[in-house]
Amino acid sequence: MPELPEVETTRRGVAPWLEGVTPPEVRIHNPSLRWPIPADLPEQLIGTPITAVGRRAKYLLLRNARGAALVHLGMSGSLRLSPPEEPRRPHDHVEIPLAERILRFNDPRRFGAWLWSTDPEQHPLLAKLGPEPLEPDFDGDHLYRLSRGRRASVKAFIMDAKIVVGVGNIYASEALFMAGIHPQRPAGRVGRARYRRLAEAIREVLANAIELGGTTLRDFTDSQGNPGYFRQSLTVYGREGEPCHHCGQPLRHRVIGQRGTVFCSRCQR
DNA sequence: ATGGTCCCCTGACCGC
DNA sequence: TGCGGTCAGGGGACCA
Repeated sequence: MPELPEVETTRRGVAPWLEGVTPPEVRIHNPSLRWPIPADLPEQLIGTPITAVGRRAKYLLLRNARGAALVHLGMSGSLRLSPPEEPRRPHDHVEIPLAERILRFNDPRRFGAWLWSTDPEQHPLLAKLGPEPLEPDFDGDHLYRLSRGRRASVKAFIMDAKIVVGVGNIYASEALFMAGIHPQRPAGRVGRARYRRLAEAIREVLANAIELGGTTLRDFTDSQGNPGYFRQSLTVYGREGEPCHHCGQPLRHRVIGQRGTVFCSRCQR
């Protein structure tokens, strides 16, 4: 469900409602997410003002003076700000009442996570991640350097969080199409110039998707319950069998790295 | 180190 | 309408 644009859209939605706010209560209805929600999470958050809502890769960081809650949306997770009179829905596993809203974490598949860290930058899940794709330290030369000798597909390569974070299955297909690179090409056999194009494509597709509030395929909504509008901008994802926007040839579908991949076999080499 | 596979779990959808 | 099979936007754990 959520890739980086959807997580960033969520972050921007909840931040104004959380920053500077002191949670009076944290209710855990079902602690069994990907990892159990730590028992001390409520006491770490209650009574201490939230100073910032940050993001690293697809993790949201609810920071206070003690540390940070690490929140991951997994495949089906969402955060929403609901009016207090609105009843709790199935799969609302965490609730934090605020002044005029309740922050609710909903996650049917429970691949998401709520963890606590006193030093989030050094947390094992975050410490070894690659650069943020929208920050200046990510560029084509970075991809080129790390890809030398790599035999895995370029698609798996750019989806590897040690290389660059936040590139999920939708946007990987989109960026590779934009850059004209075949997703199955070994990462080590893509040249510097093409990696520069690819890095630019990744930045562009992610930035555009954030601009439009993310991609709603079936159930993504922002924290106010609104869908994202990037779906209509998708050029390949979900369009297998339909004509390529460039050459008209039917787009192909193939499983690469356990995940469905759509591409144009004529435009992508 | 690298690359490939396996899961965690629920719900939507499809074909019969 | 019901049922079984398949697939899904993530990504850590494990194995060779």
